[in-house]
Amino acid sequence: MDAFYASVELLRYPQLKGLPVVIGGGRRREDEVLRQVPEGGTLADIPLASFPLLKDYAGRGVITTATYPARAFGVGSAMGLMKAARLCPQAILLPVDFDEYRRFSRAFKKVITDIAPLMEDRGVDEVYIDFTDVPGGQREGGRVLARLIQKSILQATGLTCSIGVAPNKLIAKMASEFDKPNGISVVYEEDLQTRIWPLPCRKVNGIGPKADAKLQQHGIHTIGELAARERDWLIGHFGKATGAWMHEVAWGRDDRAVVTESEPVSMSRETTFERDLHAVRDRSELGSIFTHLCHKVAEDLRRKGYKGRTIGIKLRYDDFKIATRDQTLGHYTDDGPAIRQAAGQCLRRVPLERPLRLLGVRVGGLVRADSAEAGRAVPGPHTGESAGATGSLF
DNA sequence: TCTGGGGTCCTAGGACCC
DNA sequence: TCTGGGGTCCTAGGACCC
Repeated sequence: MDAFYASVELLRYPQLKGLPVVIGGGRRREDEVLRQVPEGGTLADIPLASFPLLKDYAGRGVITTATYPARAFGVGSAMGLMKAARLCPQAILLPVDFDEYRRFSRAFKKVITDIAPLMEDRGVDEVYIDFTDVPGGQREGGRVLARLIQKSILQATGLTCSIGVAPNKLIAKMASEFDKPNGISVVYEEDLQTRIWPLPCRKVNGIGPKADAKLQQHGIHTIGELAARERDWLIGHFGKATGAWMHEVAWGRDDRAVVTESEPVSMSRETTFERDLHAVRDRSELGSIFTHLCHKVAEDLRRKGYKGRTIGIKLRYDDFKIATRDQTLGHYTDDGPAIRQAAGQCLRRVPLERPLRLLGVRVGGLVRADSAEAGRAVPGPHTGESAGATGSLF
C-alpha cells in the first residue's frame, strides 16, 4: 500500500491532500484535532489552521509514514520527529490510529482474497499473492490481474497500492518498488541482469544496514557485484547459511512458498517513557507501567486465544543499549498477575544502574489456549518451575 | 533535540540427556 | 591424565522487517 497510514488519514481529512503530512509521535490524543470540528460539520470541515504542526511537537518519537509531498523535504519513515521538524517544520503532524489502519488493512486484504485466495500476510500494509492458478493470472505476465486488484482496492477503500509481479517473492518485492505510487511492474526471469543487478544490495529483503556495510567494505555495492562473487567467497566471509543465501538471491533465486496461514510465536508490549526513568528514583512509576504492560500482554493473549510459557522483559537504557531476560515456566499462562510475577523475577537479573528509556514485556512459547498442552504442566526441566516460591525471598 | 512498537529468525554457549 | 558425539532446551543478543 502506498504511504498507507498517511493515505488512510487523508481519507478522513481530504483538506490535507497535496500537503506535507507526517504520521507519528507519542501520546498526542486524536481528539486534539477532533475537537476542532465546526458545528454541524465533519472531519473534512476542520480548518487547516487547526491541525498541529510538526514544529510544535516537543516529545519523543519517530515518523511512521510521510505523505509524498512531505518526502520531498527529505523526511521519511523511522526518522526522529525532532529531526524531521528541522527539515519540514510546516508539515502537519497526525497521531497514529492503529485501529483505523487495521480496519482498512482488513478491507484491502478481503478485496485481494476475493480475487486471489493465496495471500500471505506481511503486516498491516503488505502482502504476497500467488497468481499462478488464478484464472487470467498469466495474462500479460500477470499485469491484467494486478490491474484488477489495484482497481478493486481503490474502489473499495479509496487507497492506492503498488504491485510487483515476478516469478518469486524476492523479485516481486523489489519490483513492487519500481513504480511507486500506484504502479505495476512486471519483472521476468530474463530481466535479472538489466533490472535487478543494477540495484544496491540494500534493496534485497533481508540485507539490512549491517550486512550492507560489510558488503560495501568488500567493494560490493550492487546486486550484480554480489552475483559476481564466488559462492565460496561469500560463505567464507558471511558464514555458511548467509553466504549461500546471498549467492542465491543475487542470482534471483528464491523458492519460498506463499504462506497463507501462520501461528504467532510471541506477543509483547513495550513503551518508551516520556522521560528517562530511574529504577530507584522512579520506582513507583516504573512499577505501575510494568504492571500495566503485563496486563496488556495478558489481555492480548486472551483476546487472541493464546497462552505462553516463556516470559521475558526488555529494557532500553538511556544509551540505547538493550538488555533482555526471560524465563520459561513449567506451565502455560495468559494471566496478568502470573506474567507480572515471572517478569518481576526477570527484572531482578538485569542491571538497573543506568536510567531507562523503554520497558517491554514479552510472552513467547505460545500455544492456542484451547489446545491440550495449554492446560497441562510441561514435563521436563524448567528454570522457572519453582521460581514463584523462591522468588519472593529476594 | 536524536532514534516507536510489534514482530520473526538466527546464532552461540551451557545444561542436560542418551 | 584425559575426557565421544549427537540432540534438545534454555537464555541473551542481534539483525532485520513492516
